[in-house]
Amino acid sequence: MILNELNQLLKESVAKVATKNALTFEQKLLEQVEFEISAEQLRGDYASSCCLKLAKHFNKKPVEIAEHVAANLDDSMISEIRIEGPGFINVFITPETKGALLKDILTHGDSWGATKDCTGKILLEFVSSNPTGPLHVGHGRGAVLGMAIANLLENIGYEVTKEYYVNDAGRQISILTSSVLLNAYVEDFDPDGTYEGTYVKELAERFKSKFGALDKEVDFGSLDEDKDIRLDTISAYFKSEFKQAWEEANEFSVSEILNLIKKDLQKFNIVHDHWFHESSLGVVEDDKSDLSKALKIIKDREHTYNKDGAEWFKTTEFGDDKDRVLLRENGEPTYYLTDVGYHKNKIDRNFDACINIFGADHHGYIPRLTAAFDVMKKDHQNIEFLLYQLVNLYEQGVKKTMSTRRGEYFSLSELREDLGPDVIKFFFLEKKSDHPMDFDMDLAKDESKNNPYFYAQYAYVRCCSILSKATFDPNSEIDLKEIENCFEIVSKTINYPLVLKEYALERSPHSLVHFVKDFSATFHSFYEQNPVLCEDKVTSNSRLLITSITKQILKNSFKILNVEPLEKM
RNA sequence: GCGCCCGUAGCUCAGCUGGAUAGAGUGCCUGGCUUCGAACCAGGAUGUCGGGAGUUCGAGUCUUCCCGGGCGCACCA
Repeated sequence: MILNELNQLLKESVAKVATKNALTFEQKLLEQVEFEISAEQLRGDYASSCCLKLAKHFNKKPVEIAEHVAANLDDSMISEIRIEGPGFINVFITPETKGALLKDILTHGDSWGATKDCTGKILLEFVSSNPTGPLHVGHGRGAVLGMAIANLLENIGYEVTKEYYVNDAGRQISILTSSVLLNAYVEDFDPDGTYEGTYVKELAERFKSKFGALDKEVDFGSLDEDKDIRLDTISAYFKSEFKQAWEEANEFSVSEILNLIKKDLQKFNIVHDHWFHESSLGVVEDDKSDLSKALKIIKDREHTYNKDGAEWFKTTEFGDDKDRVLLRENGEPTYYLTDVGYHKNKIDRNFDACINIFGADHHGYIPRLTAAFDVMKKDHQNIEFLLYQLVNLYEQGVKKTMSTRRGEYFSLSELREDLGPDVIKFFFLEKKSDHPMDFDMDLAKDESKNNPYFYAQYAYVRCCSILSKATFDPNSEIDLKEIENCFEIVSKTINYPLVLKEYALERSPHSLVHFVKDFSATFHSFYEQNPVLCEDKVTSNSRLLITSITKQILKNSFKILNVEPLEKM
């Protein structure tokens, strides 16, 4: 990488200047001695502000330091060095170097941008929506984000396992099962608190035709006014009086809804490597279960106490605002303990990092999960959380709050059927994930440059269109002046691996979307002003090179964003 | 009340560990298709970076206090 070589030169030069002036050096300061990629041609290809940072330490004027440092910078790839402004060093790379690099990039092809700079195993958990209903739009944002981050991380060398945590146990699942049984076998019931979507009615129909009639009448007796008590009574009743129906309905409902979710995700080309079921965590009574292993470790390390008959974890010692219950008064594990058990399992699988992508409404879990993780983890491991904020849908300028009268959010499949998966992915990824998003459905449908998705696709289509008529000939001559004229495309192409690495480390796919938009704009502009298929063979070949690398960069970027590039529109 | 996130052009948003003149798109105005796809391009106008104070060569970026908006504060999942 050209920037790495330049940085090496710069550091050596600064070290020389320091020695000459009998100055000692801290490692930390040397880390700040770096070039950055210039945004505009006037400032060269690479620029460094290191002399401004060193000024105080050296007790000299930045410009003066810059002159000394620049004097040592000598390499055949540098055509010119300028010291400008308060003491910036701007370096210009020779067009010959750039031309050679570009040709080399084409031979890398689809792998250009990928590096092996990082190693390690990462577990990325995302979506993990309860299997009690189809995915809504908000889940979609998490799903799309997770996939893009996985791609970014893999691109820099990490081994990533994408995992979906299935909450297939607990009260919500009981309520789902009850809802299915009620819809299937009870004519008149109070739906308050049950799951009510049409998918539940369909599930009930299908369950009924599969399982058949019940062997006796359903009679709950008198039910409590309170909805929570009522629902629990109904669940308990079904569980004891219709054991077989309950178990089958439970299994049937969860697996059917999971299929629904899997199908939704597939349509977005979002694929998890592993579906981890909560039910596999076992029970506290079994010492070999993840649940009891987790509990034991926290107890053994003396982070727990007993209060009101319940077992508490002193998470406040780790910055949480209150302590958390692990085992309830009745001996049952809390949801929190199952999550802790799940993370114990992740730890035992030896991942170097566990990244959890959560909806921002779950941010309260971060301190308590971090606490548990830190108690149980091995030295090399760490945990990280990425939050995404709500998605607000707008149509005709009006906010679509809820999809149905029951307060269900707009479903992801409805949105996909309306717009198609790729434009949704592009829009979801365009905004920073911790920024609430206004999703303009009319803009997403618009097929013009107003719509950044189409704008970027159109750039790719134009490349394809040109390259279907002629191709770059690597053995023929190119005009280096043409390369110089396309400063931005060339610079972004050469430095592409660096920015991808940065985006991965910052976990910011939105930056890649902005990159793609900018890059597309630059190409559209180039296209309008420079006829690629022109009389002059050398000029044409040079522009075909520019077109080819543009196509390649767009293709590779779309791949990471998990968006299919269009060759025709 | 406590905690987290957000506040940048009329609107939707970028802005890298503090760096050169705060940027895109949209909307508004003006030009450009006999020619590689005009689903496009070129040009013009647009700012108290929510507000105050502080840190320093330098602050949209860091600290602190206010203001405004969103979310979360279970022995639910």
